[in-house]
Amino acid sequence: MKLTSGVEQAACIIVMLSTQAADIPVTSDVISERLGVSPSYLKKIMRKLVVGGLIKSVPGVNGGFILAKTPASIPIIDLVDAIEGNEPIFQSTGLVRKAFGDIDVAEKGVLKFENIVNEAQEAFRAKLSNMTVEKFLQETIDTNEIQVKDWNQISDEDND
Amino acid sequence: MKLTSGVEQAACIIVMLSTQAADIPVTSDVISERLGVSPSYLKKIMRKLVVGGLIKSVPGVNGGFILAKTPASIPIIDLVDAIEGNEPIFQSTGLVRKAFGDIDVAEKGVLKFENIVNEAQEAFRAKLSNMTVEKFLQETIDTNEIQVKDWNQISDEDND
DNA sequence: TCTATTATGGATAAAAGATATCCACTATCT
DNA sequence: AGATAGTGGATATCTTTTATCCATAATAGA
Repeated sequence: MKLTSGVEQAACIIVMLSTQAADIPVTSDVISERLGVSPSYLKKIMRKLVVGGLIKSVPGVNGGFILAKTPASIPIIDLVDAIEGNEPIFQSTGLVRKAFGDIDVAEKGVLKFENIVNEAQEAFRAKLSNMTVEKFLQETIDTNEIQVKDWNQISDEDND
Repeated sequence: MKLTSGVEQAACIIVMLSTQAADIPVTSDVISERLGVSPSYLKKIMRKLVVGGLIKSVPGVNGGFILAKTPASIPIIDLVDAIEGNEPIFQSTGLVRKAFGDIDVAEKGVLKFENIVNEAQEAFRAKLSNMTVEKFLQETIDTNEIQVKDWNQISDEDND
């Protein structure tokens, strides 16, 4: 019952791309240096975000990654889903049947238990669906005007 | 973002103890055989449930484990907490500071993000607090009368 | 069209956490 | 005192996550 650290990495990536000057892709090397992970590993994370539909990749010279949609239309849950998938948090391994036998009441119990946890998970997801990247950024910087910059032009030493 | 399989094991254990004749402890060997795990491993799980306050251990001859409270006063969340702990599902590893520098806005962002996820987790926990072991059992067996038995007297072959 | 640049994908290694077991020890009941 | 049952430490195994390298594919620009 932990989110993987990939979620924090993804959050940083999305924040960078959300504050990136429009139409200028950020290269994965720039991001990997800033996050302190290897270029090749970072690309795996980027790929998950591409597959998840949060960002787009631009190959070739002056390529890199850009947001696939506006920060206003990216709920936080999408970020979690992209990195972790959205499988049920609980799925029976068949233990109940092993312990109590392959009988109706056991089967019903398994389904009921899975259902209870699923509903809790849905409540969790609903909360993270209500918060968008834009709202999160605006509340963090205390203004509705999100400044953009070109991260490709900023060295690792300069901060902010 | 997965519950460990220990939760399913714990659920089976609590169901057994909830249908156990009052004041007759069930030995861990009986439970371990039924769940198909080694006696020593099962005892680790039992211990977590003891520490979590769900069950009580009775050492010595004719000892074993009994529920520490009625099924009506055990919410499902207690079971999850006992096995998994109840740490925040998301905690920053310090990556944000590394990426964006040790500045106020970064610090604020980390706190805000942790907060968002914490609230989602609370929604999850609230759902699992509303369902008790008793309610779960009653809805599973379709009656309010929960039959008790002595699991120590039932071989692994007999089912239910 | 050629070349430099950038992302993609497969193979694989290292680290961490979950799962599992053994055994020596302690506590209790009869 | 002796048998029974839980406790706790050490440790092994498995799975997942984290991470890296390198060969390949795709694109932009000269």
